[in-house]
Amino acid sequence: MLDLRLLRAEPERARTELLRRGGADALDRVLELDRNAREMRTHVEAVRAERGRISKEIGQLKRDGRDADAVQAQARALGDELVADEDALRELEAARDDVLLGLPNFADADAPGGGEDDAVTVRVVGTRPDFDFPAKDHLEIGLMLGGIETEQAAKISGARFAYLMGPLVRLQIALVSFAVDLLEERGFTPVVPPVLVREEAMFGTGFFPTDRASIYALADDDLYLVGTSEVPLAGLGYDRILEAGELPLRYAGISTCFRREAGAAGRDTRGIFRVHQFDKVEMFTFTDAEQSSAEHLRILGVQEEILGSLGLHYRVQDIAIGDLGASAARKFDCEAWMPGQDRFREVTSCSNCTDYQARRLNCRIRTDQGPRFVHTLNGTAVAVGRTLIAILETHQRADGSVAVPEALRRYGAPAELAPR
RNA sequence: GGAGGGGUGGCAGAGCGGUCGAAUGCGGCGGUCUCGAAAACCGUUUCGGGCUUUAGGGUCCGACGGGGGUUCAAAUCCCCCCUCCUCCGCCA
Repeated sequence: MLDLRLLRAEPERARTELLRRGGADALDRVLELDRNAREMRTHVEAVRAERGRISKEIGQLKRDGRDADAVQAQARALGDELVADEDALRELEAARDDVLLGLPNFADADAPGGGEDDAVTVRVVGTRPDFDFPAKDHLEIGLMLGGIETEQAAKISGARFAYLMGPLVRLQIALVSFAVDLLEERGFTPVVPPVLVREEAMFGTGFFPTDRASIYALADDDLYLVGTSEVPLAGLGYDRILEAGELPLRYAGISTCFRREAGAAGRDTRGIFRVHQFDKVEMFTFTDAEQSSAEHLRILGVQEEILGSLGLHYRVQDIAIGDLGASAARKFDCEAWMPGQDRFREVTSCSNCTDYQARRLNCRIRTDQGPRFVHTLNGTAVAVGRTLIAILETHQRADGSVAVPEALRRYGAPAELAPR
């Protein structure tokens, strides 16, 4: 959520910022609703003050044992007047907040302009795998290894679900252990969070109202399945005042993620690239305004360290403004080369949400000048499914076997995966 | 799932229709004393919002888990929800 005071004080700057993000029409609606709401609030508070004054008078009269009927009638009349005005006030403020909640974060000044296709490649790392045999894709390899089963999954869960089996489970476990170890060394506290959350957590992280369609809901229980542990990790700061000295707070969430993938019909239907359920290790940091840009690069650095350790060829993309999520001011994606698709595909993503998410979460720190909103950042450490795809496709051999990166062997993975 | 008891300031804890944004203690901050420190003593110490301001502030409204109700007036009475604790049942 954007700072309403800032929108009032610098509407032209806000307009410029929102135009960068695609449109400023909603700004005018917010400002107008806000003017009306404030006018009504001033009125309501004046009436409340008057009624409060009279009520005290009644108390005094009664204590003195004197008659208060006349004054009491007057107070009652004021109260009746208030009811209608308070309703109107509530409606105005709710309408204003609805629109306000839908406004995206201001983009970072350095974020590239444009949309989905306008990401800027920051760097390309490693060398493209070169095979002297036709490269197989991950599903083909996974089937040969006995590691992926989608047909039965489709029967019992539907499309975009898969069983991960045998050697790929070993690989997942090693991958997660490797990531958690590294993250703990980098100051991230491992967390296994709740994956069912209330609506408040979804609003607090900015997934609601904008991305509601991509979230699974448990209608009978008013709970939602998280699409990323970013949601419950951000929840650690929900409605809380932290001490400035304890920042930065870094967490590494390990969880299953659930996504409806609405709107992705027909895309990436093969294998486990885009599924409704996958496991992920996620970084999340609470920090302050001064350090958030540096923290963003730090998170990106960890991501690259992991991809590098896995021997993957990847590039870092600076995501264009039009392709940022509502909460993000800036976002970098790491895309790994996937020989089976003959192109780079997203395997990690990291966003600096500045104070946008914190304002919604109401997560602040105490400072000499009073409470201030923190800055929040999140980034993928390991999205298991997609990382497995990159590993299988990158390290495949002609006979269908796969060489396992040294980094994972140290965490119990076999040196190579052999076709059955 | 059943029965009972709680949720009040950073923490502990009183208040149970008006003079209560809230006693008291602890902690924090500032000061006195001291070579310095401790102790003691004095002072201070929630958050959000509206209006206003020669920018220091001033003034008013709201908040005692959340929401609704009763009342001229609610931390205090009633209803719903959330949550914590104890006991019983069930369970990985």
